[in-house]
Amino acid sequence: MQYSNHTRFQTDNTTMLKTSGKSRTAGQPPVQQSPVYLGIRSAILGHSITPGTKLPEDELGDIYSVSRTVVRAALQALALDHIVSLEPNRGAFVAKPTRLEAREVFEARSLLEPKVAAMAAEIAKPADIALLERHMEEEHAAVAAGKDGEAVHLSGQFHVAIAEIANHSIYTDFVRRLCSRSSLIVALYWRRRDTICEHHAHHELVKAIAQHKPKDAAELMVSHIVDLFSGLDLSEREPVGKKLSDILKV
Amino acid sequence: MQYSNHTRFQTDNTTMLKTSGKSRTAGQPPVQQSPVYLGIRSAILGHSITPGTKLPEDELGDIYSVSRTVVRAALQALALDHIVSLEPNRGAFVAKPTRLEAREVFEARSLLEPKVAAMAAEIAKPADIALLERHMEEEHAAVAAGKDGEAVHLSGQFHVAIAEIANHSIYTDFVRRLCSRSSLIVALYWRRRDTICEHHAHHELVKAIAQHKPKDAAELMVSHIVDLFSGLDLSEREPVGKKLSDILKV
DNA sequence: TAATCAGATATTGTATACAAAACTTACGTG
DNA sequence: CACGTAAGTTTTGTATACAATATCTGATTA
Repeated sequence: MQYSNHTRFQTDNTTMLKTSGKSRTAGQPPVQQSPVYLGIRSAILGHSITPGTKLPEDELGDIYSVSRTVVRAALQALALDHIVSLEPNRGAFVAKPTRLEAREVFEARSLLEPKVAAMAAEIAKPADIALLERHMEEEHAAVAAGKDGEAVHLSGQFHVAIAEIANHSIYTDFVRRLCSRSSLIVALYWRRRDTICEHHAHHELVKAIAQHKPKDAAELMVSHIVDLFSGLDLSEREPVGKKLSDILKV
Repeated sequence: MQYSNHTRFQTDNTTMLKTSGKSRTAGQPPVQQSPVYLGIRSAILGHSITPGTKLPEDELGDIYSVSRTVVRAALQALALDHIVSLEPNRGAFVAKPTRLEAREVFEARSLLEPKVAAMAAEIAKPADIALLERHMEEEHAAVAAGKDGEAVHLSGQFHVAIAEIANHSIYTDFVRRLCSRSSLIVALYWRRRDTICEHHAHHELVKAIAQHKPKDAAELMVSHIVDLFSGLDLSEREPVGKKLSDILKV
């Protein structure tokens, strides 16, 4: 919209800023580094946007001053992360994980993350421990400031940080995906308020990792995840009743 | 960048409520059903295109008679699957997994798939067993016809089918991703020719699943994956890619 | 000969245009 | 009133246009 008529001769610092600094390593597809992707993602995972909210392309394009082309790319990437849901001809919505998905996410986490924690405990260096402690402080600060959603997001990043220490790109990718979805799940189904217990669990975990006790780390991770899961309220039926037409159809 | 200034996202409860119950069951984003995505994907996984090959947007658009817009969407999705690699301002290339990635993929598989096989063994119905046997036949036929790459792809689908029987959408997604990458890894690093052994392993696996022996299924799966891994040559030289070939068909 | 560089060509990145589908609203009909 | 129904509006899906970047070609020079 406001991006009209770029002439060939005038120096276009906007474009320069966008394209400069891209790493050659290309660990991730470019779209995952775009401000649109990152902005929407962190707003969702930090609980600034409620699950189910529509994400209109025009509006997002205006906010980030880009065209729908790049917004669509970001939304597609977020959809493949299961953070947003793309419905054909209807648009993008913040994803609403079902209770079944919630169970699956935590089951997968309870398989993957103990393994990852054990791997991290085996090879963690002092700098890694310091990083984890910094993560915990951030999270603690968010809790203290009453920024509940932000704290959930940061808690996820703590788990991802452990995976990064384990130095296994695939596990890290999986854990990142699962933690993202966990943020949404917490937004929908959390019932307890005792984040203190979580902080304590993280602390114990870091201690086990720092002392190179893989077994302990794995066990602490399992119980931590089980504990998280038990803080969810997955009792009743699907989040909201389906329309009659959906039930009766075919 | 902050959403807090844009109240529409948070105040528009009407939209949220209306759209909240709208579960369209669409398990996958539309891109993953597009002929472009599927065509390129199966060409790569069936070893019709060599790792490293460039995938020009124009050319693909001509082949599938669509514009670059939809080609780009497909390529982006494939990049997030690690099947193609997107290099900024240079384009898309068939991914070339490194040896490290190969090790990581098979390590992840040896964690996930035994679990999945055990789950499948617990709940498999006769129809599921029949499906697995059909998969094996297809694979066997491909081997007999000398279609080696196709056989690798089908072998991956067999593993995905087990995950589908286990009825866990996240594990299925993970296994699908890992098997895709395994196809590429085999294309680059395979050294043995004894696919018979693989057929035998699959047969044993199906038997254990059919007889509802989770423990056996898990153990058979582990050794099968270890066996696959040992068929790779991950010793020294970097993988090589060939030049462009237009084996892609509509 | 090998290396370098300028211009020409080709390809990607992004914006915009337009068609198709969904949503809204207002209106009639039972 | 409830319920469909048909304009008009909005939003998405795809194609195309153009700018930015990369790649190729060929001439020039050490």
